[in-house]
Amino acid sequence: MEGSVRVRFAPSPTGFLHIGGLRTALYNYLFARHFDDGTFILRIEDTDQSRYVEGAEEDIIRSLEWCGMTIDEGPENPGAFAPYRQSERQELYHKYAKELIDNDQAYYAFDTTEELDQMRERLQKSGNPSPKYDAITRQSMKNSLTLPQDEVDKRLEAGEEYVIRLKVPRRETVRFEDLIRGHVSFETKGLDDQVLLKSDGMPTYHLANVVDDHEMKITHVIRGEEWLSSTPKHILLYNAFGWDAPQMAHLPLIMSPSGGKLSKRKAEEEGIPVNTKDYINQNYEPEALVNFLAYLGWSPGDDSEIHSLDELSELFTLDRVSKGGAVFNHKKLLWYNEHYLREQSDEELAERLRDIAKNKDIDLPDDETLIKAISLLKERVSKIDEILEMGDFFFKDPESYEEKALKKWKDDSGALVRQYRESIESLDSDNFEAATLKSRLEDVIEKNDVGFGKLMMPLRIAVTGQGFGPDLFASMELLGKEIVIRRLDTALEKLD
RNA sequence: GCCGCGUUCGUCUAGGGGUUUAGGACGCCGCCCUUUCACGGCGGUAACACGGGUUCAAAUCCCGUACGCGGUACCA
Repeated sequence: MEGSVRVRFAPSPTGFLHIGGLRTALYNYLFARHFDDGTFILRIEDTDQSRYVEGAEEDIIRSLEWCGMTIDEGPENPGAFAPYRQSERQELYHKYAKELIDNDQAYYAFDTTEELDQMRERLQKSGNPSPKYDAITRQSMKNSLTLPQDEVDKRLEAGEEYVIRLKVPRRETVRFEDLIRGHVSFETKGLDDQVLLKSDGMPTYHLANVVDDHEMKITHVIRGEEWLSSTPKHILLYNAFGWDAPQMAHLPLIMSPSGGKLSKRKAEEEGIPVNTKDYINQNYEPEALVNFLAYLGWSPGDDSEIHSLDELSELFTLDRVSKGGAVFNHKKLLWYNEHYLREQSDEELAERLRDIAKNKDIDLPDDETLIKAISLLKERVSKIDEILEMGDFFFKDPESYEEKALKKWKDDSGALVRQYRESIESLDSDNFEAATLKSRLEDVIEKNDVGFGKLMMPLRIAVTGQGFGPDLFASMELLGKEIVIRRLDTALEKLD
């Protein structure tokens, strides 16, 4: 590859970082890291003042960090091409827009919104289903191509509002090679004369994007497929400036299980967290999200499924990105989450659980007990915080008994549990061990000539309040004699 | 409407003319392990959108059709 690779993730700060945006960032990141000297840049495209959301930029940066992506150049750590917020680069866009006017590639337009609407309406009435501000119509609009030069000057001097539009050629075929899709071509006749500079002085996406990608020496533009049909506009702009366009790669969209782009509304309806922030708040494992997202629209071509961010960087190539949209599969994400959860030691999990419990105002036992509880529970949960719910009985006496489990409490259950209680009451507190507890249970069922489950289930209900869960004898050992006896007494009182 | 891009198991995908009885993963189902629930192990279910070509041979190449998605703004 000629020169070193420079890619950018260029989100608009219009809200929390969306999961689709995160994947775009990830693919850019992986692509950059695939090369020894690749650079991953964050550029904030805040040119739409009306959609700007306070704190969005911060959210984007923290989200990327949480996933383990390091930003080489961005607003918080500017490189040689600062600033990295488009709102701070306005003079640049003005300079280049002016250059285009001077070269007769663009023009001033003074039409008001109403006039534009009128034009479209008029054209539609006369049988044009998709009216354009193009090479034909611009001849009858109010712009520096139709107005006398002195009037144009007068309007500009008077501070009248204007936009700058690109002179899109009337009939031309724009072709480019997309790294993912191959050969793509568009006819310019379907395009408007693009607004480059808006009347509020801000550039449009198209101008800012092209100028910045050029200025920042971006080599590869990797973005979502929703940009594919804008690409000819960008190619036209590169040509107008006489610049080489970067390589283009348009990623397939992430789809909702019900079809269509995974929007905020759809995702919520289907129970899919849509913002990276949600995954952070809901205690997902970042490695799981990263691994899952990487495989959503890409695969290394072998049968492997589990890879760290670094391994993914090594494996990632654009030619292995698939072309079709990829449906978000929440169950698979959970599978990844379980995997990365179980990879962690009980000690690590205990430490993290303390933080989570603190936020939820839950009291946790001492480290020794907690770590043992975790070892019993972590094979049974999908997310770390579920340990708290499933292991609830380790931390406090059951307040109620699960309805479904209660069906297992039969007429003879009370008598059996009572016998067992007597049997273990004589045990030393220090001798309250799983093996002993099990053999005592065997004694009781043998004496009564009943099956294991006859006592096992009622016992489980009494001790945990639930009909499922970790090994009961290990759990009782961990709970200790005092608590177990107390719970048996309570249950006998309430249920028998 | 117009323009563009797609289309292999329910989902993510491998495979890109003969190696394919189309492979893997998630899910689902069953069995084993476990007298709970899980983990784990083993097995099973299930796909080349359709129609025409090209070719000795097509999931793979070409053309249509259908369907899906995206775009069509002084939003990005």
